Amino acid sequence: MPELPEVETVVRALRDPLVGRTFSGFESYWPNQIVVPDDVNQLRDRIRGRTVTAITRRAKYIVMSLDDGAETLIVHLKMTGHLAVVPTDQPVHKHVRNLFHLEDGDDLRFRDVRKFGRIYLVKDPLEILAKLGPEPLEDDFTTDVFTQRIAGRTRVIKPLILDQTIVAGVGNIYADESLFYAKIRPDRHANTLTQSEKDLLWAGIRHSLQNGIDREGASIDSYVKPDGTKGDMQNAVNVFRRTGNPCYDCGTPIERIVLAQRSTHFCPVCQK
DNA sequence: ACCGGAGCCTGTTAGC
DNA sequence: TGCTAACAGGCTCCGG
Repeated sequence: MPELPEVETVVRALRDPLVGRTFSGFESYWPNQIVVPDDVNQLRDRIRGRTVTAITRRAKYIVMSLDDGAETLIVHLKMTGHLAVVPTDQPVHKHVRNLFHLEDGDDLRFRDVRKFGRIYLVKDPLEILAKLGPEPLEDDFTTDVFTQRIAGRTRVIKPLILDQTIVAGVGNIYADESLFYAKIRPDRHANTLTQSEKDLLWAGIRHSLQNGIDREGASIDSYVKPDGTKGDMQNAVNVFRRTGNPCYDCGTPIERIVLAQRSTHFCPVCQK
């Protein structure tokens, strides 16, 4: 499942084959994924002839600037999305839902088994991205900023750090890993955390996300890099999907509970 | 503010 | 073996 590190890996891999390329067409096999504009033909018309001038990441969104910001194409991979530049003469995989033709014989193909992924074409990216919280790996995301953003909150801590308006980009894997790093039980309420626990959680979020980027993502479900190869973060998780297996620190079996309808994994001894 | 549930989806897996 | 039901989960919307 693509979270911040997986999306960052995709963005880095797409830069070389995509920046400087010009769209020449568009085909949709599942238009429900296109949120804006509401008409496929309008998207095709607006995108044709536009050149990708930059690809960046904001939270879990892939942001493609076209003609220096004249238009912005935004893609969210959600659970099973996969984006890659592929030669046009290559057979179209059965899970390709939307396909952007590029000049000079390639396609940008959006594969997505579960069709949860979303596509947006907007004049102003803030139309989609404005509500997001701070980028957790930026220098200005200090422990004081984190403390301030959860101040006064009484919610259970794990759903709180999954809230994209609190801090952007943390998903289920990295939430569990961050809480393990901080030795905090995921079902604690935010207002019960001490300052040193908040500091540790801030560090845990940054550490686990950076580790995920360094390892080019976690190939736990269907996630693979644009070139089809796996990341390495699945080999470095301490708790995620390790239910019943011994904690690497104390040997106690990892437990699984459900919080906010998400499976949650933790060490009942190490995490207080 | 916060929570729970539905909905969006289909491939995989657990259970009978 | 073969079938069905449950499960996976990012995000939004809705009602309480």
